Parts: sequence; C-alpha cells; structure tokens
Amino acid sequence: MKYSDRRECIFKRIKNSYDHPTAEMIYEDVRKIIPNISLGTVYRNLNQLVEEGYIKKITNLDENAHYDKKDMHAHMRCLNCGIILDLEKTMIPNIAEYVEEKSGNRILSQELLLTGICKECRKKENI
Amino acid sequence: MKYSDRRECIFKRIKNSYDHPTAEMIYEDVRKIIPNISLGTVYRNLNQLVEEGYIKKITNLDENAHYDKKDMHAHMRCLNCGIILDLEKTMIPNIAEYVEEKSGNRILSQELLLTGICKECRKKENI
DNA sequence: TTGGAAATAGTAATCATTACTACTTAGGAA
DNA sequence: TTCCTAAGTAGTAATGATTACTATTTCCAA
Repeated sequence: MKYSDRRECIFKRIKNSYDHPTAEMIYEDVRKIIPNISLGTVYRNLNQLVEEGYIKKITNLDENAHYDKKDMHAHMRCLNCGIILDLEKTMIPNIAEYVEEKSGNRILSQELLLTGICKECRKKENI
Repeated sequence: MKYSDRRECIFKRIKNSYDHPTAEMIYEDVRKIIPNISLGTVYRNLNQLVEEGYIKKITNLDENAHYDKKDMHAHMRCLNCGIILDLEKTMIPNIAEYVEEKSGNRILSQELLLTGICKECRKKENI
C-alpha cells in the first residue's frame, strides 16, 4: 500500500476521536483539511483500512456503516437517550475463550452490540 | 396490527428454518405460495415483525440485511468456509449480567457476531 | 352490512456505496 | 536525478437494496 495523505488524514480522523463516524461525517471533516477530496476516495480508503485491519467497520448501529478504532471493545446503545457508549475490555466477559472451550470453534474476533438503558438515564429518570 | 396471510407466510418462512434469509430470499420462497406477492410487501412486513419484536434483523453478516428467529443466540462466521453458525445460549457466557454488574447500564438485548475458524474446518484442514 | 383503518400490488424514487475514466503521484530502479 | 509504472485521485455515472407512493382491496368492529 502506497503512502497517501488522504488515507493518513482519514485514519487520523477515526483514531483521534471517540465517536463512531459514518463515511459522510469523515468526508465532511477531512474536507476541512483537504477541500477537494472526493467522497469516493473516502470510501475507497475506508475499505482499504478495514481490509488491512487498521480500523473496524460497524454495520449494526443504524442504516449506515460507521467506522471505529481497532481495539477490542463492545458498544452499548441506550434506548432512552440514543447514545452509543464504548464498553472497555474490562467491562465485558472473556467471550472468545469461553466460546472456544464450549464450542470447539476458534474465535479470532468479536463484535458485540448491547442495547438497554445507560447508567446516566437510570439515574436521571429512575429507571 | 391486522391479520394478513402475507405476514403469516413471511413469519413462518423465518420461524420454521435454520438459515438467515435476506428479504430477497424470503420473497422468492413466499412467492412459491403466494405468487403475486410484492417485494415491497415483504419489506413492509419484515419491518413490522422486527418492530413488534417477533423477529430479529441482522445487519453485520454482509452488505445485505438478514432476518432471524427471536430467541437469544450468537452468530459465528467461519473465515475459511464462510458458514454462519448459530451458537446456542449454552455456548456463550452470560454477557448481560456481567456487563450490568460491571458498568451499571441495564442490558435488555444483545447481538454478538464472532469470527474465526469453525470446528469442521479445524478438523479437516488441521488449522 | 358497512365505514374506515390497515394491507396490498405494482411501480417509482431514494440514497449509500461502488464502478469508471482520465489524470496524477509515490517511490523503486537505473 | 530521472524514468517508469503501479497505486492513488477527483469527478461523475451507475448500481441496487430499501423505501415511498397510489389506486385498490381486505379485515373487522360496531
């Protein structure tokens, strides 16, 4: 893979933030730095970065694809306020090991989306 | 929700099988029973069934949406042969309880996709 | 029955994503 | 440094899954 400033800029946009941007959001932000970048370029580079394992593509948040950093964590969507929280590794059980032992399949990666009511909403609204 | 034979047929197609059909697959199968059913009707009823909680929509298997029965289980995709396996409840740890305790969020539902090498492929190809 | 809300077939529209094309650039070899 | 060429890009067209629309039909409670 040859170096490209577009790819670097796209990668940084994802790496240095805590949201889960769509291709369109990334396009809008990168455009502030590289004004004439094309939306197709954003999509192509996102696919490459996923392919090479630098970032993760999330397709179960809503109708659009979202992109995220690579480190292992789960997502939790609050049904009350709609926020998408990152749950760190320490917050979730060791699923891979458990499943490998129980099922005999080798687990290489996992994607976990939880839905419920977040801590904040439980406190605020006494749910 | 009013009764409709189309909806019943669509629901049965999902309930009485172990695959994870797309809207198109469901359309083709239901057409064998109700030849003039419209693809729009299939989509509308699938959305209603998801909305009402009778079935589940899965959006992280590939680029298309797949539909599945409601009972709690995880999916595992084999990187070698491509099969999508259902992992029963007994095969996965109690994630909800663990996360609730650790994070303080209330968990109401979960969606887990594992990726790796299935038991069969491991045996066959000694991976 | 019958009135109206919900459902449907058939078709058009939407829009996120991918494909295409002519042009540019990174970076290795001479 | 200067070529060479495979990889990258901008701009735009095409794709295709999903949704919206419309005239018509059907369910079902009063």
